[in-house]
Amino acid sequence: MNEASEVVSQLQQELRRGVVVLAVLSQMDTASYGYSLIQRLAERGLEIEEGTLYPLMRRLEKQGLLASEWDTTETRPRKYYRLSPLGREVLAQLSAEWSGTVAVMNRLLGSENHE
Amino acid sequence: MNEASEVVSQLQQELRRGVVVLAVLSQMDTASYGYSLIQRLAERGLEIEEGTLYPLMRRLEKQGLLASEWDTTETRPRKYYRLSPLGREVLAQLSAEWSGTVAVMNRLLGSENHE
DNA sequence: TAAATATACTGTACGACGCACAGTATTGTC
DNA sequence: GACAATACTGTGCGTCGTACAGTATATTTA
Repeated sequence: MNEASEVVSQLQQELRRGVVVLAVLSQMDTASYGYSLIQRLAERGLEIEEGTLYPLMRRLEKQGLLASEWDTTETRPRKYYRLSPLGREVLAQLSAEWSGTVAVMNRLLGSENHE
Repeated sequence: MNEASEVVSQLQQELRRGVVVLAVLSQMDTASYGYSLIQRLAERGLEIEEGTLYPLMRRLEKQGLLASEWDTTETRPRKYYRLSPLGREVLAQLSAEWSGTVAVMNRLLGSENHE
């Protein structure tokens, strides 16, 4: 196996930490259930496994950023999540943080390319 | 303490995982020693503690991405690091990965703002 | 009509890394 | 001489995405 690929994929995983949370929160302005969120994120370029998303949603709810309720009127019961007021606030701050991080990285990576 | 701030600072830390590695690698085209690298990164907007950077440099060397040599000709001995060929390759791939991640997040966050 | 696939979710252990310290040593400044 | 700056080593911890294992049932396919 290509040595660089191994290290890169490991670091890719580290890059996703935090990013996945931000991505999920950013889609919760409208209520969503897990399975459809996975599909919507995939459409927009972010692949995430069920085994990753469901625990994450539960954790975010536990942290007070999301609120959930069951919809059992359909043939299949679905757990809908939406942003809580705290979640909305955290999302705003994280988005700003993300923008700042991107700006810094552009500066660092840009200087690397120009040197 | 502001509840949102707590969660945000925790997630900020998660965002830094991977990012710090990329930032450091991006500055190693020219040989650097730890203390000066901390200062250069700070000038460019990335704050990093010595207790974070020195173990990181050692880990990156262990992973074969950096190579080091001591300069003991000055009054103070300094450990200079530079990118290895593998490190150069990993940096290129991680940079591409980062660009892709930023593009995806722009799409996700942009759609959130427009909705 | 039975098998396969899709839909929808719960549960849990693990590995990796930034952090937060503690610590050492010496040079340079006041 | 005291303090700050410079320059580094060492180590344990908390967090989260991942990688599974698992359950259940509706829908589609052969």
